[in-house]
Amino acid sequence: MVDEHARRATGRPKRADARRNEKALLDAAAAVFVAGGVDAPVRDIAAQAGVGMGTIYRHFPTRADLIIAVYRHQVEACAEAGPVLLASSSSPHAALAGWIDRFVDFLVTKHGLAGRMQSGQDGFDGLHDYFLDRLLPVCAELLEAAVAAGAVKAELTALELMRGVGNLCIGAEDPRYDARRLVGVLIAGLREAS
Amino acid sequence: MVDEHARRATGRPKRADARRNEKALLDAAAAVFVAGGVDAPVRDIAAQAGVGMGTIYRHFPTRADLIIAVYRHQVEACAEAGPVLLASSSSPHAALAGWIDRFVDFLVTKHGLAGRMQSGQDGFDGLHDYFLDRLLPVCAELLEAAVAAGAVKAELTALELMRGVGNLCIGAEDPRYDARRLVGVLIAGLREAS
DNA sequence: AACAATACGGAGCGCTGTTCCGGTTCGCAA
DNA sequence: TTGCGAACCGGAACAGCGCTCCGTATTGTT
Repeated sequence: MVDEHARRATGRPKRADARRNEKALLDAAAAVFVAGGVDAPVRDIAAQAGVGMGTIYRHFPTRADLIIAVYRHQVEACAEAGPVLLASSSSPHAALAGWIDRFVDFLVTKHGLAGRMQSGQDGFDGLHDYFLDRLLPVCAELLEAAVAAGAVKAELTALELMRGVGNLCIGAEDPRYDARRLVGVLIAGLREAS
Repeated sequence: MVDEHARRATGRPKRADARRNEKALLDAAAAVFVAGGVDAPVRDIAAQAGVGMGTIYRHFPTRADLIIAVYRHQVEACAEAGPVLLASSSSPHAALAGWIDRFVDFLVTKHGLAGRMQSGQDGFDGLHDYFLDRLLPVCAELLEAAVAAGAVKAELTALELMRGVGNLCIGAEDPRYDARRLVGVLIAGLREAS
């Protein structure tokens, strides 16, 4: 396995300048995203990276691809936290709550990211699909465990739960709106009346 | 009170053609909104109304103004339903749930409206403010009554509740996502553990 | 050193929202 | 009825955006 990231599907190695620019773009995008949110103009990102428009689109054909690349590590970490929490928590319900909390953490720290993964039909399909592919199985596992333990009602699908939580995180920049508290109430509403 | 709608702040009557165009715009906007959502291009609305760009902006300086004008009646009806429900329902909690249900009804029937009133900082301040001014007091009254009756915990502000419900209604076009069910769970989470 | 293959840059297109102003229409008053 | 200024109209024009396209430059290889 020689330099995996420098190879493409063809197996041919990437050119050195291409690798340089990809890294520059990733760094620039990360910086611009925190400064102006994930809707920042493509031109700004290109400028910040010191490259042309063509370059950014060659490396990341859609904005979703770029966002995914920038946040991939954090998403992976969140996905991997699921099984760990399930094993280490005192109850399936606590595991679910803990994982959701972590998911909320991720969303609220990214300006407008939550808003962009809402419906998956404004051209951000890729983003939406990526999050779902990676995180939905994890969420489903936690949810099913909680249902099996009789801790929560089987009212919601995992997809609805994730989308609901994601939606509740929209607009969390406003100090008068505590997304985490809303999510807490939603989770509470899931509990089996005991 | 002579022809209230034909007068402006100055007290001078509106010209007949101005009134005609305003009505044409309202009808056109309503039609275009149901066909293509509240984000439909301004040009489409102007064309549908058989009017120029200038006209639409003179009558409705921001898109929020137009949306408000189109849906004003329905918002008023929703606002007025609050006290009625409170008086006629079996319990304050039932009244709150009933009113929220009505609010959800309103939101889910308008393509993307919910998404546009989210944070009140993407240039749709006017929309956001109007909804809040009109509906928030109603929601607050219902919520307070339910809290006073000991039916729900005083965890959330009325603003958070409204925003939360609004957010949950985003993306309700997807058949796999039942916004009403999510809202139901949220309301359930509000209940005082009994 | 010469040559493909690959990548680069940014001008340019199409689509938005928004402004601006010359020409037109309307309603009132004489 | 007619005249006139205020009010209104239409759409050309501008600005900002995403995205594409292609001539030019760079790279790794022979």
